[in-house]
Amino acid sequence: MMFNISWEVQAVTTLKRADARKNIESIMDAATACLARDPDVSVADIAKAAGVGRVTLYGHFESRAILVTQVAERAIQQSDEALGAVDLDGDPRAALSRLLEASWRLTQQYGALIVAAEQSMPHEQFQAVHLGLIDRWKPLMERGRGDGSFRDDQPLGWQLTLLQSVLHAASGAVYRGEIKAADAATLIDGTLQAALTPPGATRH
Amino acid sequence: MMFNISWEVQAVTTLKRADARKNIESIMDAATACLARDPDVSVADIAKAAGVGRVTLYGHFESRAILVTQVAERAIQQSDEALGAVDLDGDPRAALSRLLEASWRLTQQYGALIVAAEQSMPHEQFQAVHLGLIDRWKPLMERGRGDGSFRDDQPLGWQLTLLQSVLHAASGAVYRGEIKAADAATLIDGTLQAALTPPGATRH
DNA sequence: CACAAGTCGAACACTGATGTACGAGATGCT
DNA sequence: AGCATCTCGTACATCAGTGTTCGACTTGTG
Repeated sequence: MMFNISWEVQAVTTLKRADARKNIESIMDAATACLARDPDVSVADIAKAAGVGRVTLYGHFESRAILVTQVAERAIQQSDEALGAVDLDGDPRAALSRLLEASWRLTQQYGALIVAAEQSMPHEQFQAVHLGLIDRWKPLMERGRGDGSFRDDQPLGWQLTLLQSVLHAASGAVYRGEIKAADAATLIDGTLQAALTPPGATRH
Repeated sequence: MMFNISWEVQAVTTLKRADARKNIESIMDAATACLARDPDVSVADIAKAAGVGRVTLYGHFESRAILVTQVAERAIQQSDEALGAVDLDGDPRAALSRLLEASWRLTQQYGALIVAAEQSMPHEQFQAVHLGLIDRWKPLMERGRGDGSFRDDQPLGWQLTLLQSVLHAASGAVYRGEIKAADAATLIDGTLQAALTPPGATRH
């Protein structure tokens, strides 16, 4: 599987003609942007946004599902790298702030792409990569729960769901104009730090 | 508008034949259940779930959009009544708990119906009824922010979005089996009470 | 009982989206 | 320069969902 992916990238970057490579780039970028806004966007709209004909798009991607999968795989890989670069050591609450800020950037960038991926990718494959992303959170949360930084009177799974949910809600709120994008990071951090504070403790 | 609605109800409940009324009931109940699970469910599936033919359904509802609108209007009206019956006096935190419990029941019952309504109803009409429901929350939140029960260092609009988001997240978590339905109410209350506690205060 | 009202399935037209076929024309590559 | 590669528009087949029509049948109601 891993070998297949790298082989395809190899093919894209060396075997094809230069204009074809440029178009493939445009298509994937346009698809990322379109799918981030609307997970059900049509292939025709993606092609239009990429500035290529619909037929050209099908020349590079066999089907809509394959296009979505490719785009999602790239986004997930990039997200995984971005989250992996975050320093999770030291005070769990400070580490959570850093992880939230990085995650917020990714949420803004990719938005509803995850919904499209869930619909288009094979269920087990999506499950696998999704769990991979969640695992970026788990160790920090477990450590914080262990040393009393975070409350542990709720299931860890619920708290992880909550994190995602608040990020998603902020994305929607910015999209609807309810809050300014610049304020979102502060609101997210302030809200989730409060929600994770152990009962009986006093927040700084 | 109000007159139109009551006129239609009148027609449904008195002018039509008994079996027709029963079928209309079945269709609206089935549509409610189906749309709560999948906002994009087809008319054919709704008819099947209601135990009637697709043509019969179209005999009672001119179009899918009208059916969804009718179903949503009934759900919203019922929700409005349920929320209106909640005692919002006394300690704001206790009142919030009561309001959350009632809202959780409605969220479980209607789920994704709100998404379907947003897609099928005229934008302004949806906006109106939706704002009507939110207004059930606003006075309590404002009172709690004023007397120091809830934090007021975040926009009220954000806190209202957060409430909805957490309810929705809990619904999804139950659906996916991550948490048990019986535990959901406690988790929701515990999470949101914490998120709304003013900085510097100590939670009981 | 008799008729109006209602139900049902099959068939049809229409729409929007996906995916394919073809052929003419443009363009990168050597 | 010349050829393989690529692009593009148009047209077509297919599919799923919506909404309608028709005619035969069933059932509630006066």
